[in-house]
Order: sequence, then C-alpha cells, then structure tokens
Amino acid sequence: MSRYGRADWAGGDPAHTMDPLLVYPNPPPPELAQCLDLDGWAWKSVADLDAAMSEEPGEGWSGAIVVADTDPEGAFALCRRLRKVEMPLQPLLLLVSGGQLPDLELRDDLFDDFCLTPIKPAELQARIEHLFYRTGRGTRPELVEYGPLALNLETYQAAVDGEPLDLTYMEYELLKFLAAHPGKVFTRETLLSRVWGYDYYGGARTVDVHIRRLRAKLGEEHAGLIHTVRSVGYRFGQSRWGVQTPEPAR
Amino acid sequence: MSRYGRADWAGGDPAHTMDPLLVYPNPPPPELAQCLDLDGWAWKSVADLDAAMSEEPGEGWSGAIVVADTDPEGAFALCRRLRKVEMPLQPLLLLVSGGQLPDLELRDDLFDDFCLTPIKPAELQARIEHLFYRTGRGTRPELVEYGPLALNLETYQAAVDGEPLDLTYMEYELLKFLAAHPGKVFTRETLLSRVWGYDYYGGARTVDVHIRRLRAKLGEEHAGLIHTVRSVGYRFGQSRWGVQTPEPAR
DNA sequence: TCTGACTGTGAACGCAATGTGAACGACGGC
DNA sequence: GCCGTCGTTCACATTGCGTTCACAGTCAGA
Repeated sequence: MSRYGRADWAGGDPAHTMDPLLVYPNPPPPELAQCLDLDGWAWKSVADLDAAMSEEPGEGWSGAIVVADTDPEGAFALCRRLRKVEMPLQPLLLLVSGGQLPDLELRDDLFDDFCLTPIKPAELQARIEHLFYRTGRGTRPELVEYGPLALNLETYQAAVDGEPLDLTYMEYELLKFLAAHPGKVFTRETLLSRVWGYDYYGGARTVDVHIRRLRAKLGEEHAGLIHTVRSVGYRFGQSRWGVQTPEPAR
Repeated sequence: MSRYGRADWAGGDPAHTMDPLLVYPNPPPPELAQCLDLDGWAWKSVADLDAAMSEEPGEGWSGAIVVADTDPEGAFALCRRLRKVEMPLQPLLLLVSGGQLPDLELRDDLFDDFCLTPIKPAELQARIEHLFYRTGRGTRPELVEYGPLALNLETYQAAVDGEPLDLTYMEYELLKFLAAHPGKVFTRETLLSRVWGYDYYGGARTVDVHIRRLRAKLGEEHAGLIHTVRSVGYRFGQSRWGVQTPEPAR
C-alpha cells in the first residue's frame, strides 16, 4: 500500500491542488515527505515501476521525485523506465548524495534536475517550482478551488464543473476573496473594504448586487455556494462547524 | 580588464574546447574561478552588460554563470539584460545563497538552473555539464508556436497559417512575449517592463496601440488570439482550461 | 397576523476603461 | 535635405460595467 501526501485540507492553501507527484521509494525518507507536505504538494509514493503504472492517476503523474542515495540501482532503473519513450514522465527530479555525482550519467536524458542530499527544504521547493516552470507543464497554475469552483489567478478565469464562467473584474475579485476564505462570514462593510479597497466609500447594497450576479452566473445548481447570513452578511461554502444544515430546501 | 580562464590545453577533454562562458562579477569569487579552471572550462569574467556586449567572442558566449550572492541587484539586472529578447543567452546558471531562495523569481525565465553557495565543485561541474546537455539538444526553442501562429526567433519572422506577417520590432517583441506565455494575463505595466524594458517610462496606452496593430495584422480571423481582460490587461490564447468557448457572441 | 427590518430583483444612469484614427517627432537610408 | 518607417502620444468614440435606486419579496418578533 502506498502512502499519500496531503492533497488538500479544509481551509488550506488551495494553490497547490493538482495531480500528485510520483515519489520513490516507498516509503520515502521522512524529511522528504515532511518537506513535500509542508509545501502543500500532492504526492504518492510507489515501490517500483509496476506500482507506478497501476497507481497512475487518471490525468497522469504531474512529475516525479526519485531518491537515489539509498537504493541507487533501483532508482536509476526506475528513472530509465519512466523516461522510456512510451512514457516520458516529466519533470523528473533526482535526489542524490554528493558522493554519487561522479557516477551520474549527466549526458543522458535520465532526469531534468537533481538535488543533493541531505535535503534543504527551501532548495527542494525552489527546484520543484522552477522545474515545473521550465518544463512548461505549466507553472503549476495558481488556483483557488472549492468544490466544483475553480479560479485561475494567472489567467483571470473562473469555472464551475469545468464550464468557464464569464465574470467581470469586480465579480471575479469578490468571488476570489470569498472562495479563499470558505466558511467565513463577512459583513458588507468588510467585503467593501477588503475587496473594493480600504478607502472605498459607497453604498453597502453594492455588495448585494454583485452577490446576486455571482449567484446568477454560478447557475441555479451552485448558487447555494454563497449563503446569506441574515443581519450579518454573506458566507461562501459550508460553515466552519461543518454542521450539515440538512440542505434547507430553499 | 577582464580575466581569462584557460581556454584549452593540448590533449584536453574535447568537450571543453569551446567558446568561453561569461562569468559575473569581475573578478569572480576565487573558488569559482578555481573550480572552472580545474574542470577545464573556458571562461571570461565581465563587470557589466557593456563589457559583456563588447567582449563577446565572435561565436557568442556559450553560456553564462552569474554569481548573485555578493551583488544581487547587479546580478539580476544583468540576467534580465542577458535574457532580453534580442540576446537570449543560454544556458544561464545562477549562483545564489540559501537565504536568497525565497526571493528568487522562479517562475520567471531568468535562469536555467541555480546552484547554492558555498560552491561544491562536484555539484557545480555536474550542473554545468547537465545544463549543456539539456540546452544543447532540443530543449531550446528557437520557435514559438501557438495554434496557427509561429514565430521564428532566429530569423525574426512571424507567420499565421503559413502566411508571413510583416511586424515591426516592437510588435514582434510584444507578440513573442505574449505567445511565450499563453493564457496568462499581463497588466500594461508588466508588459511595459518586460517587453519594453525595466527602465522604460512612458504611457501605458502605448501598449493598447501596439495590441491594436497586432490584432489588425493578425487579421480578422486571428485577432481573437489576443484577449482584453478589462481592468486588468491582455491575455494571449485560450485559458488553461482550454475550454473552447466558441466565441460567445457577446 | 401585522409590522418593520432586511434582502432579492430589475432597470437605469454615468463614469471609466478600451478601441480607434490621426498626428507628431525621432531616426535612418537614399 | 527629403522621404519612409516606426514608436509614441493625443483626442475622440464606444462600450462595458460598477453603482444606485425603487420596488417586491422574505423573515423574525410581538
């Protein structure tokens, strides 16, 4: 059985949600696991190529991290297989000890980048990040996600259930703010100051109108993502208490 | 006056007889110089961009190593200039201290690889070696393509649907930058600093005019490649979700 | 059930952001 | 010196959309 890194957690940093990274070996060194978790990467460790094939997620691995300093032979064998033409897994980051450097086949296309052990968390994160940028598998797009809703902060686009939403600037900003703080209730005044700007002076009803338009564009099915808290303000998503208000058929 | 590292020696590793590497600053840290010499790299250190231009060897620099931990500002400024469109120097290796990692613009195309200081000779050599391998074959895109659009970076030519486009310099640079980052939204200010130059000072409406001319030259059929994101800026190409919004007659 | 406070809704106004055409000035070639 | 090219700027037209308002609907408490 393989180990899972956290892919998401309630209220957590939503920017890192993506397909998991393949990690070898299984289990990986604790420092590596901890490091990946801290940075919010989704990952899944495998023991060998078969496991890598059988447990491959639907969208494919988003990359691989192979630790080579404990079991060099197994690691390099895996790299070669992963890089086989029929399955050119990218990007691939190799973790090696300094003593292994002379033996590395640098001129072979076995990996995209390497990182020396012992791991320095900041370096590892930087290498993964830069690797994703370079290999063009998109820099891991900065997303705000909640359930069926996804906001791409780089392209200024939004989608529910994969269907793109055509939002205006203020609608996008408002939804982004709400979705980034799911479960929390905001008064109209707070929203005005946080979304419109601290120096904004205008009627509080403006918020209502934007909420209404958001609900309309989210569609009947998902309009309920935005709750009205009477006499207080608005809340996005479920309450923090997770109280399953049994869907008060509204 | 710049310093020269050894360029070659009788019977040396043939892989190393090549145009020199550009090294910054001048003089470089002794460890770096020693390291490069020991590995037999030809190199030449320069004090600034002017020196880099004027002392550029006939065949051009074969790569660059920029030390950023002593004079970060100068180093990054040099990187930006070296990477400037008219002179995309590759490969570029950045030497940084661990403390600088958080500030690195990893998602920027400022460098190809980085190496932490203090230098470990074996690691440095491995990185240079691997870098040359990587950039030497394939990875280097001399073409920027997106859908029907193709930009030839070497001949400064552009084409849509095979039909050549007659673009001016700024139009070409702007289109190239946008097409190199498809889907991403850029503000006018960002475009001015990234395309026109970090030190450019001028009206933001200049961008609008160039966008308009680009759209005109792309032709009615492909003008839609450049999207206006109101209150934000411009975006080239479809979103990351690639959702084919079939031009929602707006 | 009545009442007042609060919120949803549709439409209209007006400004700001963008598109558009044209002119200016710098620069280089002939 | 003349002319063409090109980057920049300006004035004006146009459109998008943020804001506001009036009114209708809804909820809570007496």
